[in-house]
Amino acid sequence: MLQHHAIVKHTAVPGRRYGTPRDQSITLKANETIYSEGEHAFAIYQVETGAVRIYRLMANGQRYILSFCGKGEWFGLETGNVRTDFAEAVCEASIRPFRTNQNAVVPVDLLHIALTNLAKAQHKQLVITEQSALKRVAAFVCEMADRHPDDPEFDMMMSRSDVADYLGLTVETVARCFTKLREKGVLCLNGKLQRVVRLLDRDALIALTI
Amino acid sequence: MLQHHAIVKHTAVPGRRYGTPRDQSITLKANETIYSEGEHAFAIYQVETGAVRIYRLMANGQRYILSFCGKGEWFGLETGNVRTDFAEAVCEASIRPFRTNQNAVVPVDLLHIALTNLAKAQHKQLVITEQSALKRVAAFVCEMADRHPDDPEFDMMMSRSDVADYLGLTVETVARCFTKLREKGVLCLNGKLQRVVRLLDRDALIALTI
DNA sequence: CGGGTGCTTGACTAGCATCAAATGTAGTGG
DNA sequence: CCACTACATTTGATGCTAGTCAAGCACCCG
Repeated sequence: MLQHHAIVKHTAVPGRRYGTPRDQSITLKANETIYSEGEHAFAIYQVETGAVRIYRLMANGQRYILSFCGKGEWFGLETGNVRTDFAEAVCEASIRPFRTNQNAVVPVDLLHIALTNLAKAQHKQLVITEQSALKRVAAFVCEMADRHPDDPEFDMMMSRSDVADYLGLTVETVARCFTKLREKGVLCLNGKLQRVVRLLDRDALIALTI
Repeated sequence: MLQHHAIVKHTAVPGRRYGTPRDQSITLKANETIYSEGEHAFAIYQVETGAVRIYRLMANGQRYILSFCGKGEWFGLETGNVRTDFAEAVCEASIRPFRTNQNAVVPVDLLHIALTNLAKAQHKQLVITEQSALKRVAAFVCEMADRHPDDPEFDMMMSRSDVADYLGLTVETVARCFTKLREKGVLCLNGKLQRVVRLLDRDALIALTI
């Protein structure tokens, strides 16, 4: 049984009108809600800067993060017209909405987005089921590193509990895995919250995920 | 992408014509391969009878089953035109192919299929990350039972190792969970291979998955 | 200064993987 | 019919991994 940590849902900024006639981009503060479960779905979004977490709350109050969306990635495409999950900004972020109501012509390839998200979800299944916690964390760091191909150092932005809820682990186990990766000389952690990763041995990291 | 897609607004058209005279249904023996990783993807399939397993082989030789497809479900829709996984018949089955090459007009709603499969994949993520092995097996039995809403007794058709590779467990753990479900009076197992389930206490089963 | 939050580490324990073996079933060939 | 092999399922014994509970540290802000 996972540790039961209380998840506080952050409130949306009231009075914010999404999907203005021009569909201008929206800037978000850290932990600001974009949409919530049960709401009417009238738009999909593309991340311009920052990162977004998509999650569900289980019956027992546990949070499970389905995916993180970084720059250029799409989220908010649903099977029906009701939200089945929550979307929040992980950090300061800006996103661009595209309305998907009856009359609006959506100038994007919805099938391509759906298939990309499906591929992401399937890859995540593989990551989660390869049982060792260290493997999962290594795979997570790989995933993050792939979003910054050029930078030797990058900010993950997610908290340890974000990572834990994403990988199906506990905060403590995630922390232990990060120190193990540090001890192995795979990476170092910088920043006051230890969320800035500098990869020292990319090959060793990849080797750990296999 | 199987097919370059312009902007298609997704509207449900009842009574649309599925398939062409050329795409006859195919009958398969148990464990017969439908397609393999690396092959060219030129069709998607709908299950008519029986069940199909979609899986990947990991670098270390482990098999991971992404999904089981039962009657009416679709599989084989890929992001590119190369297969990324394997498809096999779980038992005697019949499937119906639909070609998806450039020129063929695909008379099915690909977006709807992609979104349905995405929802399935997300649901499976939730099942897998709720760690208790018993919960996972209970959720699996629920999933199977939902495909037979009327029948008090149904054949799962999958072997214990199929279930194990689907849930990220070992064969032994799956067997132990099934005996635990039997001991709790939730179900009984019949058939020579103990794959026929008769639900005795559906509510108790659902309670176990929470 | 004190309280709050986030990260880390330690000690202990529950639960699953692993290894091993027994049973039951199917298929083959004598 | 039996002998033999191959496979699927089940059960037991044991060890390791990750969850749980607890405490400590660093940082921030009122």
